[in-house]
Amino acid sequence: MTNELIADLEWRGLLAQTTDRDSLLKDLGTGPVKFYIGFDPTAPSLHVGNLVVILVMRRFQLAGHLPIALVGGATGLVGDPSGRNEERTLNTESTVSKWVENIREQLSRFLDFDSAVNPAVMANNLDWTKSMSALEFLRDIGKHFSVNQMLAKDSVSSRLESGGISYTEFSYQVLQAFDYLELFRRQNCRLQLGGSDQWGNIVAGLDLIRKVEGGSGHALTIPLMAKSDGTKFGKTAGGSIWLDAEMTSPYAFYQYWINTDDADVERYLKVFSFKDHSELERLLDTVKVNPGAREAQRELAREVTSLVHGTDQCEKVEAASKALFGQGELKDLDIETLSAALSQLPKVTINRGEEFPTWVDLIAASGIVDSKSAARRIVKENGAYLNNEKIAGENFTPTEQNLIHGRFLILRKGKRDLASVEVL
RNA sequence: GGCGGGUUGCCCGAGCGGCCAAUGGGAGGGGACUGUAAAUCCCCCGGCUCUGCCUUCGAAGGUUCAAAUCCUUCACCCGCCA
Repeated sequence: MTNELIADLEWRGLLAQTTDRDSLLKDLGTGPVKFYIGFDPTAPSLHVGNLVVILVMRRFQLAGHLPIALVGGATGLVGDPSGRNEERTLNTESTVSKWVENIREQLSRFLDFDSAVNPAVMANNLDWTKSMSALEFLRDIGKHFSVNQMLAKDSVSSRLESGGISYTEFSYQVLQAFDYLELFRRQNCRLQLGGSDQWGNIVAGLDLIRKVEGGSGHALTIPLMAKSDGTKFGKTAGGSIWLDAEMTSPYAFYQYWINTDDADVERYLKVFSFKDHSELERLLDTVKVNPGAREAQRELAREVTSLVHGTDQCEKVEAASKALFGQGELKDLDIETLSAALSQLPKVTINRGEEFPTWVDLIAASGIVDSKSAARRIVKENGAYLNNEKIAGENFTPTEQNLIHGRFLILRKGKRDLASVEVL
C-alpha cells in the first residue's frame, strides 16, 4: 500500500519512526485523519527548529487531514526532560501563559483555520489538566503507568545517569500521554506527530489510550534537523533563530538561510520548501553545476522568509541583501533603495552638526560588536569597513565627505556584518 | 552523620604563593583563498579614558610586601564509609 503524503515525507527525509505502518497508511488513505502536535511554551517564541515540525503539520493539512495545534499551557509548566541532561528551571505561570499566547499567534500563520473542508483547530492542555485534582490524576491516570516502564524511557534513564531528575519532570510523560488520551476522547484524534525525541512520550500516550479506552492510535516522528558540520541547526553564535521578528529580525532571518552550507541546502530545501519535486530537483542540480551562483540558497531563503514573515517583508530584506552585497557602488543606489535596505540593519543615529564619533565608537554603538576593545581588534585585524572600503587605524573618524546621499554611512565588520548610521 | 576530592574566563580543562588576565583544546571573531558556502592556512579572542589602569579563578572574611594558589567559614557537586 502506498500513500502520496507518506511517500513525499519519506522523500524529504521527514520520517523517523512510525507505529504500525500498514495500519497508518490504511487510515490515512481512508479519509481525513485528526492529528496533533504539541508545542511547549519554553521560550517567548518558536524557533526554526519548531518550524520543521510545523511544516509537516501543514503538509498533512494540505493532504486533507485535520490538524490540532496543541499548546502546552500545562506541560510547559512542568518541563520535558527529553534531550536534556539537566533539570529545567520552572517558569512562572504568568510567563508561561504569555508565551502560550505568542505561540498560538505564530502557529496560526502556518495552518489554515478557516478552511471549509479541513480547518485546523487550537487546543491548550491546560484546559483539561487545570481543574483536575492531584488525587484524580493519581487514581485515574497514574494507575495505568508502570514506573518500571517509565524509568526505561530514554529521556529518564539518561537523566538518571547524569545527575538525576525531579519527580516533576519524571511525571512529564504522564501528562503528555494524558493529552493524547484527552484528544482521542474529545476529538477522535488518532495520530500524534513530533520530533524524534518525542517518541517515548507519544508511545506512552498510545499505551494509555489502549489501557483506558481500549482504542488505538498512531505515532509518527520526524528526524531532528542536523547540520553537516555537527553544530546545532537553527543556532548561531548570537543564539537561536526565532520566528518572532523582534527577536530575530527578518533581515537576520533571511541571512541565516542564505548562508546555508552547500552540504545542507538539499536537505533544507526538501524539508522547508513546498515547491514540487521537479522544481526542487532542478534547484538541487544547480548546486552541483554552478554552486557559486547559490541559486538554491537564494530560493530557500526567499521561500522560508516569505512563509514566516510574509512576502512583503521578504521582498524588502531580499532587496536589502541584494543592494548591500551587490557588486555595484553603494553611491549608485538610489536613495529609496538604499534607505530601505539600511532600515533592515542595526542602526545608529547622530545629529547633524555634531562631531562624528570614531568608527570604533559607531560600531560599538550599533551593537554588532560586544565592546570597544572588540571593535579596535577588528580594525587592527583589517576587518573594518566604511561604505565597503577598508579603513585603517583605530582613530579613523568618518567625515561629511563619507556620507552617502548626505545622510548615511554603512559600517561593516568582516565579510557580512553590517550596520547603518544615519545623520538626522 | 564521618572521611576524602572538587568548584578557574562562552564550554572543557591546566595552574597550586610572585615570571598569571592566567597553558592547552573547543566554540567564536578577523584576514588570505572562494561564492555572503565548506575545507585549508595565518592571526585574534576580559574591559577601559589602553606602553598604563580596572575587574575576573564558587561566596565572604583572613594571613602576606604579594594569593587563582595558604588559612577560616559558608554554598553547591562528586567519591568512599555509616
